[in-house]
Amino acid sequence: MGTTQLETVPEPKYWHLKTVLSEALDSEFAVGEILPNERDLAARFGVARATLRQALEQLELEGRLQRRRGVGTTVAPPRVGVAVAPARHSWPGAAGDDWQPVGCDVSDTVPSVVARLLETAAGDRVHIVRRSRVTQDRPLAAESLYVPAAVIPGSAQFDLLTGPARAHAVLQELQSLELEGQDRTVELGSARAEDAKQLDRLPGAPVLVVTTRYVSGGRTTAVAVSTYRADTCRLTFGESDAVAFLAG
Amino acid sequence: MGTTQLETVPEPKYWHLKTVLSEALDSEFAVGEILPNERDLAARFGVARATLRQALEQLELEGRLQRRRGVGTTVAPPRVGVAVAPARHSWPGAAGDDWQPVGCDVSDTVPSVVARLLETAAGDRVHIVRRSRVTQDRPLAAESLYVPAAVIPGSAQFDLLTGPARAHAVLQELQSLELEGQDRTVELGSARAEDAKQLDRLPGAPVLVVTTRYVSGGRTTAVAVSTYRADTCRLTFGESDAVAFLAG
DNA sequence: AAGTGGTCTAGACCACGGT
DNA sequence: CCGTGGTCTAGACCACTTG
Repeated sequence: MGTTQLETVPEPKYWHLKTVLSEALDSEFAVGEILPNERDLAARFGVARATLRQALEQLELEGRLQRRRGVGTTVAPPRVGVAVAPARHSWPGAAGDDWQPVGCDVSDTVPSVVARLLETAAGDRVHIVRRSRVTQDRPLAAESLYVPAAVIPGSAQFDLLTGPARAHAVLQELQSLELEGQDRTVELGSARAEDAKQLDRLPGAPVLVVTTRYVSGGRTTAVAVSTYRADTCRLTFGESDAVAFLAG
Repeated sequence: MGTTQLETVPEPKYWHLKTVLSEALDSEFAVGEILPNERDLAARFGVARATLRQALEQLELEGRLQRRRGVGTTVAPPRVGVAVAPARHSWPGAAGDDWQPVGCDVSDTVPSVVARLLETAAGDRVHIVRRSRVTQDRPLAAESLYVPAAVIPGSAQFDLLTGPARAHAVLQELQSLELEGQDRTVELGSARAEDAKQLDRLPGAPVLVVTTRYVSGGRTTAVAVSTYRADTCRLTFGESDAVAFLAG
């Protein structure tokens, strides 16, 4: 069934292929099931492997498929609804928060977009708390939280701590400040090598980047950059969390 | 410069290329400037065109480049901050809303995910209002708003109207209902053919799909599915709109 | 008509996971 | 070790925009 039907506006093969595969996934496959390998699939549809891969890539982008090198291609479960904006504003690390502290560093250079939000100059010491969000053994997101050392009184003592303990200490100090507000942006990005490893994906994998600005004392006190796996996550916002549990 | 340096973990060529190009964009190119064409660039870097394209695709995904068939590749301006969640909840089509009504249809079949949210059965009449969001002559988003005919009293008369006028009429009727709440989800998708045309992109282009649920009278009264160009948009949420005007 | 990006091919080799 | 998906090549043709 290669190029049987030609229409007035010839549809690209990979696009047609994607449609066919998508319908097949709906009707003939169960979640978790393994598809034939790419070479067999390409032969079956009478296209080059690169063309088939173009279709598979889009389906993976839409969260329909999951591909793993050395293993194969499987039918993905519906996207997980992930609550991003809690009902009440709260600092990261507050009780009931789904994140696990991983580690903490101090640096005097931060991404320029973060420095602009924090209004820090080059050379200012900034705590970088790294956290990870996991559900059902699947990594969902990786986060870097930037807190200028200047906003935390006793931060010099933290140098004695390492790893999660140090992360905890920084988060602890935040809770005592009064949180006046917060806002967020969401945009598409591609995973940096470091995040990719934490998310169990290859570098460059599509991610949803959530940048949260925490306001206290009239200024931006902390900035969190969270990268969510775009293939498996659906971010949810709003007062009712009910929607977070709806299947896709 | 082909495979000169081999590291312990050999970096893919396209990844390295992307890094090199990204730095060149920062330092040597101005927004709007036209890059050399793909064949020349590939030759200059000593790689196949497909490999170069893989790097360009990622840069376009990240909003750094803009490619147009028949024209060329240009350096993209920073992403536009787009306010998605207004300070106070309001119905679509309320005063001060950035959307332009395009048209309106009635259908008895809606996407299954929408039907589930609206709790409509197959065969129920649903108004589908199509709107478009534009800034500075650039299309940002396309939207389909689904409103069951049952929730709008005098909707039978709307059959006399067409196009934007009919869309207006449906939106008008919504304003009289009391809006009790709303929530949203954001996920990655690829543009359907129809949306792609409206967004001035090719089918399959990456989009951020925002699904908004409007609650009134204790049930979901309307559902809006808005698809934003992922390459050019940064969605903003939160009480202060200040962040919407920060450059990326 | 010329030049651009978009699609497609038929190969090849590599990195990784499981056996 | 084998089989998987990931990377890469060197071509070809097509769809689109512009002069």
